[in-house]
Amino acid sequence: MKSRRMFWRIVDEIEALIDNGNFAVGSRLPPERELAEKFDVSRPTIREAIIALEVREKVEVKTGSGVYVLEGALKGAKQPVVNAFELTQARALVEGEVAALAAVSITDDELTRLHDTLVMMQERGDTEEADRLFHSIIAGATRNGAMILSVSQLWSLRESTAAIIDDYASVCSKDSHLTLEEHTAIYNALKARNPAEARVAMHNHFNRLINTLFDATEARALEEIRRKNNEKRGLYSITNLVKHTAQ
Amino acid sequence: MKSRRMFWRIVDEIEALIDNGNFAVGSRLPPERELAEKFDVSRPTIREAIIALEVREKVEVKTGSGVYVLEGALKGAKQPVVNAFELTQARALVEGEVAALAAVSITDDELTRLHDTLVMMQERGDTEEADRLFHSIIAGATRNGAMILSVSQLWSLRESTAAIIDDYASVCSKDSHLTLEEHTAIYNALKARNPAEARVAMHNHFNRLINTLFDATEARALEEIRRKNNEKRGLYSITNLVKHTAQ
DNA sequence: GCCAGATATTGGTAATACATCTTGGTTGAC
DNA sequence: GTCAACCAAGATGTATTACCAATATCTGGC
Repeated sequence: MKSRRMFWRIVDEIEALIDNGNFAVGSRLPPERELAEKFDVSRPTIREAIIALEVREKVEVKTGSGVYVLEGALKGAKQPVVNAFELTQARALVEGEVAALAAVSITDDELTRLHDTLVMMQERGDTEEADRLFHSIIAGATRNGAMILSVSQLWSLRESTAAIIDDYASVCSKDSHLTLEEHTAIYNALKARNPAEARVAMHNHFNRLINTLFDATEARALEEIRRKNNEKRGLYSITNLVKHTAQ
Repeated sequence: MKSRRMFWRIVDEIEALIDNGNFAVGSRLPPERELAEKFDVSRPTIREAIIALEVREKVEVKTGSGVYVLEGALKGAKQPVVNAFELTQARALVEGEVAALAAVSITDDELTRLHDTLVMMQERGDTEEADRLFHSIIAGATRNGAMILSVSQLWSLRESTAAIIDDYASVCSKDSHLTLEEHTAIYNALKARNPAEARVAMHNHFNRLINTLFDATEARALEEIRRKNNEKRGLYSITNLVKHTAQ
């Protein structure tokens, strides 16, 4: 990617310097003219980089004074630390209440669209998209903007962290028939306009997910131990030793 | 604030034009030079504005081709429509589960800090800050980053919309003794490590808030009707008519 | 249909003038 | 003598103009 513009390179470098501690939080950055010389670019380019940092709320520029590193500019501090278990637990609790709420206010049209997602999952096997739609429709059925927002935020959290993506990937793809069963149970509870039943069905859905997640993590941890043991075994094995010395 | 830099004004204007539909999503913006002339600023200033929009992911710049309005350009402008009732309902449900979760994992230290907020509210009358701390400590006690995030997001939603701020202001300041009572009930449930009781106590807290909110809104609506009637009354009253014609 | 050149558009730099803030010294009152 | 207010100079960001380079897109000839 040679097409990336100059100022973005500068943005990256300055951010790195901030994260590195070279530019302390609260301190003043070197003046534009100095940075221009340091990075070997023109002043307008430095200005553009600073504007980008300003839009990202990493720095604050005070006219006539200088540009200052803002609180919370540090990369690590910004994103919350959430693992897959926490996320799933949160979704279970929030979406449980969402389902209960939706059970009393869901429309026939929404029930139809909900049923469509079940068909989509079963016949076309488009599990991922059908799942997203399913939960989204239920959230919408609450008629509560704040709850819709919470659900969508938790959903986006799912894609924010690399570790969570990995964990989910190993779980979601398989066991899609279980997902379908549970979704069907939730749908039936909503169709019956039964809040308590909808809540329980939703809880069951996520409980199973947590357990699968736990098994997967356990299996992976076991695999990790085995791998490390193999490394050690290789390190200490006689055959290996012979091979190496034989060369 | 006249100190606001040029390019921010341009950013606002271009965003307005996009939201207005003057610049369709996916279409190309006029060339920099044209925009510079149109907004009566120099080309670098336009460039800065475009960079700000680019960092915000509203537009995409293609070298040698032009700058294009991105898909999600409209989404950023529209903020979620949430009224005070929805928000309070959402908080009741989410924080109810939060309280239940916290009841099983809260530490003695957190209980002490929680008790401090009760004292703060009672003695120093610092209701607002004590309230914020109270709910924040409980969220933290869940040890669940996703739940903490949801709670803090709902809290920030409270200050995002003018209408909600007004509604809350008319409710929160008075009835602080009721708030204190309810907070104490929640505290006791947490201290007893009783999830179900904690959930109910939290629900009670927000239920009362919703009712108060409802009364306040009703009262305000009544006041509004009265005011309008008075206007009409003034308009049609004989005495008023006499006064005017007498002049 | 394809390729090469023309044209349009953004990318980047340099030089310059100006506005604003900070700093430090000076002045004046007490 | 001390302290505050004021002022001036330097530092720093703000903004403009002018210019050329790099890239993408269009156009016309083949």
